[in-house]
Amino acid sequence: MLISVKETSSHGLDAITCENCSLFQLCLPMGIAQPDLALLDRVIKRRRTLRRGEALFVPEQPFRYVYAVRSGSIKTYAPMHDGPHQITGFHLPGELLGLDAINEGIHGCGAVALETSSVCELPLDKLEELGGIVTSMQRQMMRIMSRQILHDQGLQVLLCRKNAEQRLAAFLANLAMRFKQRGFSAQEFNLSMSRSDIGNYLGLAKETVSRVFTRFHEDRIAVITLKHVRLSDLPRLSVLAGLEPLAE
Amino acid sequence: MLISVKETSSHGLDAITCENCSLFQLCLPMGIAQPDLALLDRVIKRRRTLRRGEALFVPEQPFRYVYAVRSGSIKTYAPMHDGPHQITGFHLPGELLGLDAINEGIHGCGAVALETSSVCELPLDKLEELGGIVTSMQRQMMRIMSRQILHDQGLQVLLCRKNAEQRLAAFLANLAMRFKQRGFSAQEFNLSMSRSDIGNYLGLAKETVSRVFTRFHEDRIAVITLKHVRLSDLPRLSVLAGLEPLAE
DNA sequence: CGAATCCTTGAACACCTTCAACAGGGGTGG
DNA sequence: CCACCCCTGTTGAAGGTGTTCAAGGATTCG
Repeated sequence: MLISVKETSSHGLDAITCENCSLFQLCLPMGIAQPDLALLDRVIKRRRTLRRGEALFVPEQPFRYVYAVRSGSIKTYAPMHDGPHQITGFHLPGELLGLDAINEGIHGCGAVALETSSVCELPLDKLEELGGIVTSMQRQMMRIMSRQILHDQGLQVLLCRKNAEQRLAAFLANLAMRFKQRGFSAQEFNLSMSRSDIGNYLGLAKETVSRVFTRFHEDRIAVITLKHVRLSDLPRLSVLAGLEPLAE
Repeated sequence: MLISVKETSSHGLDAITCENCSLFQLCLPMGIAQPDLALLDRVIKRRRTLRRGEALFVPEQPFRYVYAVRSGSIKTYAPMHDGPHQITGFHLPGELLGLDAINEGIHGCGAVALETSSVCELPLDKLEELGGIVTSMQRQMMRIMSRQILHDQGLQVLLCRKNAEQRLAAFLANLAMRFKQRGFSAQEFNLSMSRSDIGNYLGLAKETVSRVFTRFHEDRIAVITLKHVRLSDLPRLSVLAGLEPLAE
């Protein structure tokens, strides 16, 4: 399993609240204080679990919830009327899914679990009913959406300007950073997605992904054997990715 | 000039409100009714004008306003520590700029006018002070951000899956649609950006843009002479762009 | 009118894709 | 437990699409 979240009371009566969730610092409730947090807690449905390959939602499906990943990892994809899907993102615990559906009330993309995963369901409309979205909540929500927009711009730069090597370096460096934020090793982790998924996401053929990974190995930058990743030279990887080696 | 907005009272005492602005149906206040609209009107600063090449904001600049384009057109770009900027978008009247800055309170990208343009300045924090952002307002704001996220996903598909011809077809078809929404001709319009800008935005060399435009001309799909665009065969252009020919 | 910029067109080259064949793992069922 | 199969991943060779470099022509603006 890619990530196993240490839930404060995983053997309790599902008594987990946002307040005592290990993802508190990363997730939606970050920076939200009582009593707004209690309000949030009241409407969140916890722990819908998915098995590998199971769909959380499909394209065109009416929008009911924004989802927060709780454990595992989930990929989102945009359907293409011709040919295969375009993978639009890989989501780790504490990250939100379904933000693109708010506008039209319909999911533009689909979401599938890459491994056994669990999510929280946030009914946005319920929150509004409970006296309008609380100011702190809505501000946080806007911040998260703003961050997503910024992230998408970074992806645009990646796809417009970088070659295969730089894209994959950036991809690995980004994963490393996110694992670190979640209390895991940045140097060593497991990939829950296939080479094919990675290539699809980055606009590369799966063969190219394979070849570049081999080259990383030869150059002693990273050792990637099947699902397992070991980043031997994170500074050089960051330089390749087009980041300052010191940054983050 | 790319667009000249017919302001209801352009020779009046700057008495334009959101309610009587010709962009009402496209801009932030869409769907917002009195008295919330009056509240919005009270804090919006109108009509900051920019000349061609003038900066609206620069990267790293503290975030003060979200901007709504009122007339003209504005490009946004992400700085790259090595080499030239990456253009992240071209914005027409009624569209919002600066949404990516909400999260960190600093503009991640810069914005420059492509021609003589004017904008409205929306102080987000002021809105909150006036009794929290009104529910209808914040809902609308989230919708707009959601739409932006959806748009960015479309761009990701474009950059990952489409070749030069398809990218430029999609670019032209998208412009045509947006002009039509604004009451202008979808078949005939002017480009305010250079071939170089277009190529930068779409991840292509400017030479490629030029060559594909020539090919469009030969194939009787579009005639693009310098800044002027005439789309002779919008259905075929839409097919090339990977859209259903009927859709929008 | 001149200079700078933008646009166009050509030729060589680079990078990545495609096609193909093969190796390795994991799961299933005998 | 082994055999088998399917799926994923790896590696090689050929080919295509777009880039880069270069030069010439058009346009705009001071």
